[in-house]
Amino acid sequence: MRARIRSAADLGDLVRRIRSQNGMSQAQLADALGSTQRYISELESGKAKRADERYFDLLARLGIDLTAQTRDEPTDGR
Amino acid sequence: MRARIRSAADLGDLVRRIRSQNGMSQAQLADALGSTQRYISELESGKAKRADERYFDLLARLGIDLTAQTRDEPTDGR
DNA sequence: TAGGCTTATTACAGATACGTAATAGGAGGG
DNA sequence: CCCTCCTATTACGTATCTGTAATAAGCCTA
Repeated sequence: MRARIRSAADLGDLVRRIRSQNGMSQAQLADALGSTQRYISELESGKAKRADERYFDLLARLGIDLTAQTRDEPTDGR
Repeated sequence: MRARIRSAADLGDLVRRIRSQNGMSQAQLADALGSTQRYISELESGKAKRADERYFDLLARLGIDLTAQTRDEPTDGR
Protein backbone atom coordinates (compact mmCIF):
# COMPACT_ATOMS: atom_id res chain seq x y z
CA MET A 1 0.00 0.00 0.00
CA ARG A 2 1.14 3.48 -0.81
CA ALA A 3 0.06 6.76 0.67
CA ARG A 4 1.15 10.31 0.17
CA ILE A 5 2.03 12.00 3.44
CA ARG A 6 1.27 15.70 3.47
CA SER A 7 0.48 16.25 7.10
CA ALA A 8 0.67 14.79 10.55
CA ALA A 9 -2.92 13.68 10.11
CA ASP A 10 -2.04 11.65 7.02
CA LEU A 11 0.57 9.77 8.96
CA GLY A 12 -1.75 9.34 11.89
CA ASP A 13 -4.44 7.82 9.72
CA LEU A 14 -1.96 5.37 8.29
CA VAL A 15 -0.65 4.33 11.68
CA ARG A 16 -4.17 3.80 12.93
CA ARG A 17 -5.07 1.72 9.93
CA ILE A 18 -2.06 -0.53 10.27
CA ARG A 19 -2.54 -0.94 13.98
CA SER A 20 -6.18 -1.87 13.49
CA GLN A 21 -5.34 -4.34 10.77
CA ASN A 22 -3.04 -6.02 13.23
CA GLY A 23 -5.79 -6.15 15.80
CA MET A 24 -3.86 -4.22 18.38
CA SER A 25 -4.97 -1.63 20.88
CA GLN A 26 -3.04 1.58 21.30
CA ALA A 27 -1.76 0.31 24.63
CA GLN A 28 -0.57 -2.95 23.12
CA LEU A 29 1.20 -1.16 20.31
CA ALA A 30 2.75 1.26 22.75
CA ASP A 31 4.09 -1.58 24.86
CA ALA A 32 5.46 -3.38 21.82
CA LEU A 33 7.24 -0.27 20.63
CA GLY A 34 8.36 1.14 23.95
CA SER A 35 5.99 4.03 23.74
CA THR A 36 2.88 5.11 25.60
CA GLN A 37 -0.83 4.93 24.91
CA ARG A 38 -1.00 8.67 25.04
CA TYR A 39 1.72 9.04 22.44
CA ILE A 40 0.01 6.66 20.04
CA SER A 41 -3.33 8.31 20.58
CA GLU A 42 -2.00 11.75 19.80
CA LEU A 43 0.04 10.54 16.86
CA GLU A 44 -2.97 8.84 15.30
CA SER A 45 -5.07 11.91 15.93
CA GLY A 46 -2.71 13.98 13.83
CA LYS A 47 -1.14 15.96 16.62
CA ALA A 48 2.33 17.22 15.75
CA LYS A 49 4.99 14.95 17.18
CA ARG A 50 8.70 15.49 17.34
CA ALA A 51 10.36 13.87 14.34
CA ASP A 52 12.98 12.26 16.55
CA GLU A 53 14.43 8.78 16.70
CA ARG A 54 11.40 7.31 18.40
CA TYR A 55 9.18 8.73 15.70
CA PHE A 56 11.06 7.15 12.80
CA ASP A 57 11.64 3.93 14.70
CA LEU A 58 7.97 3.58 15.36
CA LEU A 59 7.16 3.92 11.68
CA ALA A 60 9.85 1.43 10.70
CA ARG A 61 8.68 -1.11 13.21
CA LEU A 62 5.13 -0.72 11.98
CA GLY A 63 6.39 -1.72 8.57
CA ILE A 64 6.12 1.76 7.13
CA ASP A 65 8.86 2.78 4.74
CA LEU A 66 9.10 6.52 4.26
CA THR A 67 10.35 7.59 0.89
CA ALA A 68 11.15 11.07 -0.32
CA GLN A 69 10.65 11.66 -4.00
CA THR A 70 12.07 14.90 -5.35
CA ARG A 71 10.07 16.60 -8.02
CA ASP A 72 13.04 18.61 -9.22
CA GLU A 73 10.66 21.50 -9.56
CA PRO A 74 12.74 24.02 -7.65
CA THR A 75 10.77 25.67 -4.95
CA ASP A 76 8.57 28.51 -5.92
CA GLY A 77 5.83 28.74 -3.41
CA ARG A 78 2.64 28.50 -5.38
CA MET B 1 15.36 11.14 -7.18
CA ARG B 2 14.31 8.78 -4.45
CA ALA B 3 15.61 8.45 -0.96
CA ARG B 4 14.61 6.34 1.97
CA ILE B 5 13.97 8.39 5.08
CA ARG B 6 14.86 6.59 8.28
CA SER B 7 15.87 9.48 10.45
CA ALA B 8 15.84 13.21 10.86
CA ALA B 9 19.36 13.23 9.49
CA ASP B 10 18.25 11.54 6.27
CA LEU B 11 15.70 14.23 5.71
CA GLY B 12 18.18 16.94 6.60
CA ASP B 13 20.67 15.67 4.08
CA LEU B 14 18.03 15.70 1.40
CA VAL B 15 16.90 19.22 2.20
CA ARG B 16 20.47 20.42 2.12
CA ARG B 17 21.11 18.79 -1.21
CA ILE B 18 18.05 20.30 -2.81
CA ARG B 19 18.76 23.72 -1.41
CA SER B 20 22.32 23.59 -2.68
CA GLN B 21 21.21 22.46 -6.10
CA ASN B 22 19.02 25.52 -6.24
CA GLY B 23 21.93 27.71 -5.28
CA MET B 24 20.25 29.12 -2.24
CA SER B 25 21.59 29.98 1.18
CA GLN B 26 19.78 28.86 4.32
CA ALA B 27 18.66 32.42 4.89
CA GLN B 28 17.29 32.75 1.37
CA LEU B 29 15.42 29.49 1.65
CA ALA B 30 14.08 30.50 5.04
CA ASP B 31 12.78 33.78 3.67
CA ALA B 32 11.20 32.06 0.69
CA LEU B 33 9.44 29.56 2.91
CA GLY B 34 8.56 31.79 5.82
CA SER B 35 11.00 30.13 8.12
CA THR B 36 14.25 31.13 9.81
CA GLN B 37 17.89 30.47 9.09
CA ARG B 38 18.20 28.76 12.42
CA TYR B 39 15.33 26.41 11.64
CA ILE B 40 16.82 25.42 8.30
CA SER B 41 20.24 24.96 9.82
CA GLU B 42 18.96 22.67 12.52
CA LEU B 43 16.71 20.75 10.15
CA GLU B 44 19.58 20.10 7.75
CA SER B 45 21.80 19.09 10.63
CA GLY B 46 19.36 16.34 11.57
CA LYS B 47 18.05 17.87 14.75
CA ALA B 48 14.57 16.66 15.65
CA LYS B 49 11.94 19.13 14.50
CA ARG B 50 8.26 19.15 15.26
CA ALA B 51 6.39 17.37 12.48
CA ASP B 52 3.83 20.15 12.27
CA GLU B 53 2.26 22.00 9.39
CA ARG B 54 5.33 24.13 8.73
CA TYR B 55 7.43 21.00 8.56
CA PHE B 56 5.34 19.29 5.91
CA ASP B 57 4.76 22.53 4.03
CA LEU B 58 8.47 23.13 3.84
CA LEU B 59 9.07 19.72 2.33
CA ALA B 60 6.26 20.15 -0.16
CA ARG B 61 7.50 23.54 -1.26
CA LEU B 62 10.97 22.14 -1.69
CA GLY B 63 9.47 19.69 -4.14
CA ILE B 64 9.76 16.75 -1.81
CA ASP B 65 6.91 14.25 -1.92
CA LEU B 66 6.78 12.03 1.12
CA THR B 67 5.38 8.59 0.49
CA ALA B 68 4.62 5.88 2.99
CA GLN B 69 4.92 2.37 1.71
CA THR B 70 3.54 -0.35 3.94
CA ARG B 71 5.42 -3.60 3.98
CA ASP B 72 2.43 -5.58 5.20
CA GLU B 73 4.79 -7.38 7.46
CA PRO B 74 2.77 -6.99 10.64
CA THR B 75 4.68 -5.37 13.40
CA ASP B 76 6.84 -7.68 15.40
CA GLY B 77 9.83 -5.72 16.48
CA ARG B 78 12.73 -7.55 14.93
C1' DT C 1 -27.19 -2.47 35.30
C1' DA C 2 -22.42 -3.49 36.16
C1' DG C 3 -17.95 -4.55 34.40
C1' DG C 4 -14.28 -4.54 31.10
C1' DC C 5 -11.91 -2.70 27.18
C1' DT C 6 -10.58 1.21 24.34
C1' DT C 7 -9.59 5.91 23.16
C1' DA C 8 -9.29 10.87 24.10
C1' DT C 9 -8.11 14.12 27.35
C1' DT C 10 -6.47 16.27 31.68
C1' DA C 11 -3.01 18.08 35.42
C1' DC C 12 1.46 18.27 36.75
C1' DA C 13 6.40 18.72 36.25
C1' DG C 14 10.28 18.38 33.26
C1' DA C 15 12.37 18.41 28.71
C1' DT C 16 12.84 20.36 24.27
C1' DA C 17 11.82 23.20 20.22
C1' DC C 18 10.88 27.92 18.74
C1' DG C 19 11.78 32.99 17.31
C1' DT C 20 14.65 36.77 17.84
C1' DA C 21 18.97 38.50 17.84
C1' DA C 22 23.52 38.03 18.13
C1' DT C 23 27.96 35.91 17.65
C1' DA C 24 31.96 32.81 16.25
C1' DG C 25 34.45 30.62 12.75
C1' DG C 26 35.34 29.38 8.02
C1' DA C 27 35.74 30.43 3.05
C1' DG C 28 36.51 33.48 -0.53
C1' DG C 29 37.54 37.98 -2.97
C1' DG C 30 39.33 42.46 -3.10
C1' DC D 1 44.60 42.28 5.83
C1' DC D 2 39.64 43.60 5.48
C1' DC D 3 35.19 42.78 4.15
C1' DT D 4 31.33 39.83 2.90
C1' DC D 5 28.77 35.77 2.86
C1' DC D 6 27.55 31.48 4.97
C1' DT D 7 26.57 28.11 8.62
C1' DA D 8 26.49 26.59 13.37
C1' DT D 9 25.64 27.91 17.85
C1' DT D 10 24.32 30.70 21.84
C1' DA D 11 21.17 33.27 25.43
C1' DC D 12 16.77 34.41 26.57
C1' DG D 13 11.91 33.93 27.10
C1' DT D 14 7.88 31.48 25.23
C1' DA D 15 5.44 27.59 23.35
C1' DT D 16 4.78 22.88 23.04
C1' DC D 17 5.72 18.06 23.56
C1' DT D 18 6.62 14.23 27.02
C1' DG D 19 5.74 10.62 30.69
C1' DT D 20 3.09 9.43 34.49
C1' DA D 21 -1.20 8.74 36.23
C1' DA D 22 -5.70 9.41 36.21
C1' DT D 23 -10.19 10.22 34.35
C1' DA D 24 -14.30 10.50 31.21
C1' DA D 25 -16.96 8.67 27.61
C1' DG D 26 -18.18 5.19 24.31
C1' DC D 27 -19.05 0.46 23.23
C1' DC D 28 -19.93 -4.19 24.11
C1' DT D 29 -21.31 -8.23 26.84
C1' DA D 30 -22.96 -10.77 30.58
